[in-house]
Amino acid sequence: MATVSRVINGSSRVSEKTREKVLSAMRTLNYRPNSIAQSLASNRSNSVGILVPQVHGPVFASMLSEAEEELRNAGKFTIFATGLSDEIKEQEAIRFLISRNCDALIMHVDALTDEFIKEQMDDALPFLIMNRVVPGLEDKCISLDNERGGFEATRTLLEMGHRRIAYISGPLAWVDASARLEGHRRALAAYGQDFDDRLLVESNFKEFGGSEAMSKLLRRGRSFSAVVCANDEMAAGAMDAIRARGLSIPEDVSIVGFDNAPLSRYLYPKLTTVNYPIAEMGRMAARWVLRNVYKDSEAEIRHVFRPTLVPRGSAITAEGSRDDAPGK
Amino acid sequence: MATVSRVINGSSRVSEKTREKVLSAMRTLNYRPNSIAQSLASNRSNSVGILVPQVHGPVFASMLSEAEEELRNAGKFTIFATGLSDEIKEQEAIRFLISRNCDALIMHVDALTDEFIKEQMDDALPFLIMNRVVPGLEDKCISLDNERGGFEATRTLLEMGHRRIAYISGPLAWVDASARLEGHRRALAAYGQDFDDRLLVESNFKEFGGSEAMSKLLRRGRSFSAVVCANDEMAAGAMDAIRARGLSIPEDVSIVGFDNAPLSRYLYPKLTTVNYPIAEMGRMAARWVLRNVYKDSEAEIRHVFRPTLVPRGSAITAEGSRDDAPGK
DNA sequence: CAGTAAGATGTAACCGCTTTCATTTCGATG
DNA sequence: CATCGAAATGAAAGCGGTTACATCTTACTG
Repeated sequence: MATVSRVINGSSRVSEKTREKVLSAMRTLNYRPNSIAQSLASNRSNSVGILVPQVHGPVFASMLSEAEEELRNAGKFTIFATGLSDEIKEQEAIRFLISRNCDALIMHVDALTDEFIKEQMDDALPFLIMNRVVPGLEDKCISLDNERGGFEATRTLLEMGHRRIAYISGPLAWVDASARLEGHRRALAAYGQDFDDRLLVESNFKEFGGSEAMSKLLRRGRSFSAVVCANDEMAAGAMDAIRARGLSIPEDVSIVGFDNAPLSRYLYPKLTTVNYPIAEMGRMAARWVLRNVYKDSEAEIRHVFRPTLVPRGSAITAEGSRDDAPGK
Repeated sequence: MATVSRVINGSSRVSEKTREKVLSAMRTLNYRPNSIAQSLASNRSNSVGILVPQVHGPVFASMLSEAEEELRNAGKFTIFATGLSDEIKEQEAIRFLISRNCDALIMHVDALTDEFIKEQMDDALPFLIMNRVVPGLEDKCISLDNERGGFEATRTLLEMGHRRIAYISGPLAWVDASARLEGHRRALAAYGQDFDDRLLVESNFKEFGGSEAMSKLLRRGRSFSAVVCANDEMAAGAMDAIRARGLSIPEDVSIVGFDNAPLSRYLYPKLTTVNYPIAEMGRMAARWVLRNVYKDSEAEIRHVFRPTLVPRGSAITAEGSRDDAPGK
């Protein structure tokens, strides 16, 4: 028995002869190790928990599937749960995953506080935070350089000649939303433009919120020839609102989104947006676990990813635009 | 020990007094049962495997998350894997899930043959097939009435006065694709219309395929005022191709999709389509497992779900349409 | 109050593996 | 060929529960 265990795990030296004998016996008996028993004895469950707000969000699905594939290739099981961006549910989900003795946790949590993460999680098991930076735990975080993304979005419009650029933000209490806005402001400053409060609306990262925010902007009567939306869903809503006003995209208003979610390719015109390399980030998360928990990989870990602009049809040069931008 | 086990599992009678004592001891010791050890001893892993082609597909994500939520509420773990619609990979994924001693398997498989399922799976563990009917295993299948969906799509257009209706199909080797087409033909027949081969193109359920198929239809020069696409992705592609030809939707061509995938709401105009109640179906799958494997639910199981039309902006009455349908 | 059966609790084997430690085998050396 | 150390193998104790079975309590009964 001990020898069989050794050849299965390659844990210790076994002579070539007996290794062959064991393997062939395994074959003829069609033996499959009981992975639960392995887990119990080795105190390794070989499974990693992934917690996401939802599965169908624009971003989570590909993160999940990329991570799962990478883990499965290494023989690890992926157990997932959804936290629904609710603090209580996220805590419950974490407990649930821990209760299955996951070897590690990859989590994208919106509602949990930094304090909870720092204080409650630390001893429990190795974990990784996605798309968020918790101060003091930078080496356990994989995130996007949101500030740079915001900068790129606005810079692109500025280079196209736009000067009056509106901005529809996500909830500014969320760090990613405020970082994106920060980037926007930096771009304006870099091009010598003043930031105008009346061209900013804070919304909720949802489609309908984007639509409402755009209506509000249009009602304010402050002219603008382009708008940056802090995510693609709000951009979709904003596009509806622009059209409802009888304006057209991109002739009257250029629009840039953020995320490069699948939906952005389906909008009409196709949305110019900032790519969120979420698939790579999911893969990287899996590698982090493989490396740091299972000592199974030598992969270099990158913690901060760089967003890049994806030019499509929804933004054109200011000269190409009509002269009657909203509110003029 | 035995008594503790009994109060945890409620498996046998325990006096109220000792039950209380055990529970309070559990509380003060902050005791959490080791779920792996439970699994080994009870020969129940309390986890169910879900196999989907991909996570980000239009349909799988919500199926996954609904099923997971239902299972988690019952204290069961969800392990998932992706099969990528590849026969070998699907088999590997199944083996992988079985190797973790899943108590049941919920699988959406495209590439696996009926024979494999009937012969290889039967003894291994309880399983459920999603979105597909395997002859002889109807009670282990949860599926959509695709024929009816195809019928509804075409009937809607017929009632709007359309007579020449093109059809872009999925791969006819797949049963769901051919059932949808069958429904289309039945609707035509019910309204006394002949089926015209030249208005049918078989494609691949993908966006680009839809776009190519539409180009082909337009090149054929056979007139039509409306088109049914066997899924929303192809509809998205078709819409691009229609516009590339300088035609507009729905004025020149009405279009109806199938699936009611998230993307359908983002298209412009928003896509009239047939709803695929995949979230409910995922939930139902979880209930099936809870009931049949864990004896934990009394839920009535529905095996065949009914698609319904979701009217949106991409299809209008024939009278509202321009008179110059393509090819006229 | 002894007798009894149902109900509550305790005992210990077992689930299928890993791992430590002891034992055996083997090859090289003097 | 005896000796020795390293390498290979074997034995057995867990891992943390479940559960069949044995034993002990209880509450009734006659």
